[in-house]
Amino acid sequence: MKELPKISEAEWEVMKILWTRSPQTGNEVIEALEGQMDWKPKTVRTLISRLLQKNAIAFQETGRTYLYYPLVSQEDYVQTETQSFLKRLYGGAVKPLLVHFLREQKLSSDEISELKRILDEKTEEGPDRDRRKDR
Amino acid sequence: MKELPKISEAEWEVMKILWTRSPQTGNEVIEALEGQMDWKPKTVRTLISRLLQKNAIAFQETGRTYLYYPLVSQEDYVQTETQSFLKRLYGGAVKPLLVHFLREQKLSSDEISELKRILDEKTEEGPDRDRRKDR
DNA sequence: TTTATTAGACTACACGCGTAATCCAAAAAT
DNA sequence: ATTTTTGGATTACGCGTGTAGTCTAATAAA
Repeated sequence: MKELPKISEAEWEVMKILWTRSPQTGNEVIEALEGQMDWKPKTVRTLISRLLQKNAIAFQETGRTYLYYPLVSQEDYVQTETQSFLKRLYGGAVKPLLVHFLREQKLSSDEISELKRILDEKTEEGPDRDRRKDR
Repeated sequence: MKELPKISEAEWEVMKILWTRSPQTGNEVIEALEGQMDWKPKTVRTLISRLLQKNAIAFQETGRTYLYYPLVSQEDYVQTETQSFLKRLYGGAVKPLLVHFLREQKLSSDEISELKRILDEKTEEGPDRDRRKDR
């Protein structure tokens, strides 16, 4: 495993900007966050610096300014965070969470159909068909 | 809404102890965490104090010692935390998370059946099931 | 009764985070 | 050439957290 750096909540906002488009200059990032986060430009630059330190992003130097880009993928991140979240709140058991959400959330019937389709796929060739292993 | 206090990761461990049984004395909590968390007794007491401060727990005085008990339910907590987690990582959209988990996680076929049953329930009397195009 | 123990209160301290301001060298403007 | 601006580096500072240690009053032990 690559040991993903821990990204704080505020830093996450910066990452989202860079995940949607990159590379970008500091000013572009600052602009992109304007009106959305109410942060002073210096604040955003601090966050960028910290992301650099923890190797979550990097830059290419172009003259006087830098072009920043992410070093970790959003997918990897979401995956890791979700795991630790699950572990913390649901003791690592996925099913309780799924049950919770399937119950509580409003889902459109299209969504429900899609979810059912996914479950069907898993029923065939799912796990737990280990007897007569590797036949 | 009741404004749930923020509970840190370490504090959460203490809460779990009190959620499984309460009220308990400080020493009982300390013992319950022993071998599991490798914390000095004083550390646990600090966590207890902080939980008191933030009104996550309370106590009844019995002679020289206190009997602690939770003021917030685990359900409320899990619910709230899950919401904010979802919002942060999945932009509040539940479906991507569900898809992610249904896909990635290994579920037993029993679990899969249960999940399908839940989805079936939602299909009847669910929202937005107006055009029955998929009859 | 004097002493030892102990529960809880208070204190400690470094690190991460939110939220910037200041400093500095280089580029842009005059 | 001198002055102004500006991107990036460094510094700041209070709060929460992890991880305890010290202090104190009361209880238990001797």
